[in-house]
Amino acid sequence: MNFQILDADYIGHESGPVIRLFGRAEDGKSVCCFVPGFEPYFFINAEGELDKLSTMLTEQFDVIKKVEIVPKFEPIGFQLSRKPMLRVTTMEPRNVPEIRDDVLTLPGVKEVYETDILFRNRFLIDKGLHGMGWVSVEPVSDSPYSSEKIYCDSVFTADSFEEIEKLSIAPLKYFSFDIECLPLEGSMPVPESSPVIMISMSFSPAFKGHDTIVVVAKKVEGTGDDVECFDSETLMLNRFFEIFQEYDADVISGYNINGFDIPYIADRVTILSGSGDNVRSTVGRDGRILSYRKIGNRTMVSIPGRVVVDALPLIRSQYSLKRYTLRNVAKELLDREKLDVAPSEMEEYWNDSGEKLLKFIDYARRDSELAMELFLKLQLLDKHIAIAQVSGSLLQEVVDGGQTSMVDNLLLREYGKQDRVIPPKPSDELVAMRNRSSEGLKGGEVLDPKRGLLENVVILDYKSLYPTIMMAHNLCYTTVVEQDRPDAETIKPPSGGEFVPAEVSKGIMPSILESLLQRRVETKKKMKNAASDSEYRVLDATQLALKILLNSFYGYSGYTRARLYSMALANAVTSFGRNNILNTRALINGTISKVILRDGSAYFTEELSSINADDTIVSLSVVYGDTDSVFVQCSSKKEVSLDDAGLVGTKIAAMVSDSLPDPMELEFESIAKRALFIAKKRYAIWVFEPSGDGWKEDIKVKGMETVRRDWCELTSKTLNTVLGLVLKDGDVDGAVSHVRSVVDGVRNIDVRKDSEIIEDLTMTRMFSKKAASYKNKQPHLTVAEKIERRTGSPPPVGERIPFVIVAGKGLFVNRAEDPEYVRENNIPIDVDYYIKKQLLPPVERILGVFGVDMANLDYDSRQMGLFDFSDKPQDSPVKRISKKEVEVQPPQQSEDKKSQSSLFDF
DNA sequence: GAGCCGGCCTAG
DNA sequence: TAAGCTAGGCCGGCTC
Repeated sequence: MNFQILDADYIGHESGPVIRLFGRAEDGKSVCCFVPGFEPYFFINAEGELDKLSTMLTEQFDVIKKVEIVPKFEPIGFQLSRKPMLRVTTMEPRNVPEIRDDVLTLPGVKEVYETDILFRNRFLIDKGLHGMGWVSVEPVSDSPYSSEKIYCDSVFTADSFEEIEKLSIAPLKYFSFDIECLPLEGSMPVPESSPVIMISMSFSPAFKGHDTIVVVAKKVEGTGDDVECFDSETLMLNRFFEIFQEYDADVISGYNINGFDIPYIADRVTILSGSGDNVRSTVGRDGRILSYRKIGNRTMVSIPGRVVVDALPLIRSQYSLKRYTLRNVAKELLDREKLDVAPSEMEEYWNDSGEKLLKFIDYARRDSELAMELFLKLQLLDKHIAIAQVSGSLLQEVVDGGQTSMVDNLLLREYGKQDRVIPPKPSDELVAMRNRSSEGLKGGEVLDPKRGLLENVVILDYKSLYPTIMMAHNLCYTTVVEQDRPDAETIKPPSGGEFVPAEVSKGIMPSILESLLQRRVETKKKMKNAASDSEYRVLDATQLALKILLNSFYGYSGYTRARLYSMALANAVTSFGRNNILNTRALINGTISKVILRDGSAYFTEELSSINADDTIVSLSVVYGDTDSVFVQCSSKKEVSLDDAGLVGTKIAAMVSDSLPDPMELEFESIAKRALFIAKKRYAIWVFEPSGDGWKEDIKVKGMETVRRDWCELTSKTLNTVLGLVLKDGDVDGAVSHVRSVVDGVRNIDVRKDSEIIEDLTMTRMFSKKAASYKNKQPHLTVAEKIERRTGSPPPVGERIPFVIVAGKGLFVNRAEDPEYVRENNIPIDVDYYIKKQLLPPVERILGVFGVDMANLDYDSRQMGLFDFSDKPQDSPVKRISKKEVEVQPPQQSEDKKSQSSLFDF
C-alpha cells in the first residue's frame, strides 16, 4: 500500500522503541504504520585508547546497548583521512540526551555528535524517507505494538518500505474552526470567566454533506441542520471533539488558532474538568488530548498524526499587508467581508432568542469559512508541503520552524552518507562566543545608481548567485583548509582563507546544491508538459521549494546558532560575490562596451570586420546593480526597440556567463523602457519582460514609499500616479498638477464630513518589542499606550499598530492617535503634517529629478505655493518629456534655491 | 544646521 | 522546539 507521510513519532515498547508513521493513503484512508527495530545512537570523538573508553561506557551506563568503533570525518575542515570514533547505541531515544553531559566528562572525550537529533528525524534521515513523501509498504501484521485505540482507518505494522516518487498529493482532509467566547461587559474574554459559547467548523471535503457546522451552547429555535444546539458548554465541547475525531482531518487550521482558540479551549477544558464537568478533548490520531506549550511569545501545538497550521503566521510571512486582522486579510486577499458582532454587543446578541442570535451564529460560521478559504484559494500550504518533500523535514516542522531545520536535515542526510559527523546545536555560551569573536560578515555590493530618468535599461541578474559561487569554487565546511593541507593548489577567496578544489575533495554542500539545482531544472522542464493543472501546481511548488532551499545554505553558514557555522565560508561566498559584480560591471563598461545590431542579430565589435551604415551601434553603461544584478543603459543614435534591447541583453548575458566558472550564469531578465533611480535600493521602472512571443509590461517600484507600510495610502496612491505619469507618459506636468490637486484635497479635509479619508491617512508600524525596551518614543508606541489606558490591555508584541497624526502642539510622536478613536470622536487631523511630511518629501525626491524643487515652499506664509504656479500650464516650461530631455540630473547643490523662480530647472 | 542614534522597513 | 544573512534609506529627536 502507498501512503504519504504526514507525521511521525515513536512509542516505547519492551522490545525497544517503535516508530509510528502517520499518513493518508492514495485511496483516501488515514494510516498509522508501526515500524519496529530502529535504534537510537550518537557519536563520541575521543583521544587515547578507544577500546578502553568503550568498555568504560558499557560498564558505567546500563542504558548503553552497544559501542562500536567507526571511522568518521570531523564536521569542519578538509581532512586527509577518517578518524576512529565511537558510535554508541542506547536502549531508548531519551537516553541519548540523558547521558550526553556525563559522557563529556569522561577522560579523553573531546566532543559528542548528533546527540540532539529527534528520534523520528533520525529514522527518516537514515531510511531515506521524507516528510510528505510517498512510501510503499507491505503490512506484515495488524498492530501488535499498541493497546491504545488508534484513530486511523488503517493500522498495521511493517518492517520494510521504500520511498516512491509520485507527483500528486494524497486526498488530504482540512478542518478549520473558530470559537466565540462571551466577553464580560465588553472586555477581552479570559478562560477563567468567559465560557465558549459557539464553535464554527469548516470541512474540506465536506463532512456528512456539510461544509460547515456550528455547535452552540444554548438551545436555539429556527436553525438549519448544520447548527447543533446543546444545553451546556460541556456538552457542546464534547460534541466538538467528537466531530473532530470522526472527521479525522490531516490539517487542523483556523485564523490565529495558536494564539487564541487552541489555548483557550484547552484552558477551558481544564477549568471545566476541575469543577466536575468532564470534557474528553481527544484530538490526536493516537488518542492524545488537546494541549499546548508556551515557548517565549509563541504557542506550540502538536497533535500526533495531524498537522496544526495557523493561517495567521503563514499569511504574515507570505504577504506584505498593513494589517493582519482576519477582516483585513479577507478583504485584501479574498475580496470577502468578515461579519462581526462588536464585543460590546455580544451579550445582547447572545441573550436574544430570535434574529440577532441567528445572525450571531452566521457571523461565527463565516470565520471558519474564511480560514478555510485562505488555505484553499491561496494554496497556503503548497509551498510548505513541497519544502517538506525536498528537505525531508516533517510538515509540522516546516510550518513551525525556520530555514535552520531544513538545512540541518539536508546536511545530516549527506554528512551521514559521506561518513561525517555533525555537531549538536551550539550552546548559549558557544553562541555568545561566536557573536563576540565574530570578525563580522560582509554582505553584497550595491553599486551607486546613476540618479535620474533613463531610457532603455537592460536588466540582467545572476541565477542563484551565492549557491552557484559555492558550487563554482567548491566552498564548503568540508573543503576549508584548517588542519590538513592538500597536495594541490588551493582556491583562495578574496576574503582570505583557502579551500581545496573539487578534484581533491568535492564539498558536501556544493554536492547538495548541485543536486537541488539539477532537480530544479528538471522540475521546470516537467512543468512545461504537465499532465494536469494539479500536477503543474505540485511541480511549481516544488521548483519554488528548491529555490528556497538553494538560497538557505549561505544564510545558515553565517548564522551563529547553526550547527555548522563558518565565518570563513560565509565571507568567502560574499567576497566572491562582490568581486563578481564589480568585474561584471568592468567587463560590460570596458571590454564589451558596445553591441552592434545587424540583420536581427547582435555582435561584439571584434566579431565584425567592419561597421555598415545601417548597423545600430549600442553603447553600454552599467547604471546600477545590487548584489547579483546589473542594470545596463543602452544608448544609440538610432531608435532601440524592445526586441533590439532584448538581443543586446541576451548577448551580454552570454558573453559574461562564458567568462565565468560553471554553473555561474548571468541571465537576461527584462528591459526597462524608462527607469527612475532615486537612490540605492530605491527605484521605479517601466519594465518589459519576455513572455511567449511578445512582452509583458509592468511598472515595478522598489524601496520607495509606495511599497512601504509605514507610509500612508495617500502617499502611496499619489506616488503611484506620479510614477505612472512620469514613466509611461513622460508627463511631468501632469504629475505636478496631480500632486497639486491632492494637496488641495488634503488641505480641505474635514474629518466629520469624510471619515473615509482616515483610511488613506493611516500609517502602520510593527510593535516590535515590549514597551519598556524602547529607548525613544515612537508614534506607534504612543498609540499602544493610549490603547492600553483605554481598554486595559496593550496590543500584543508583533502586532502592526495603525495610527494617524492629529492636529495640536508638541512633538509629532505625542500626536499619534488610534484611527478608530479619531473617527469616533471627530478629532481633527494634522493637515500640515500630511502635506509637508507625508506627501511632499517623497514627491520631491521623484520630481526633483526634473528640477522640481519644493524645499523652499512654505504653505503657511505664502499665498501662492509652487503648485499654484504650475497651475498655469501655458507658462510652464515643462511639456511632455521628449527623448532629448529624458536624461536630466538634479540641479547642482550650490545653486541658490531661493533664486529658482522656475519649477523646472533643466 | 550637521551629525549621530534608535527605529522601521525594504532590497537582494 | 525562537530566531538564515547584510546593505541601506529615511524619519524624528537629540546634542553640539
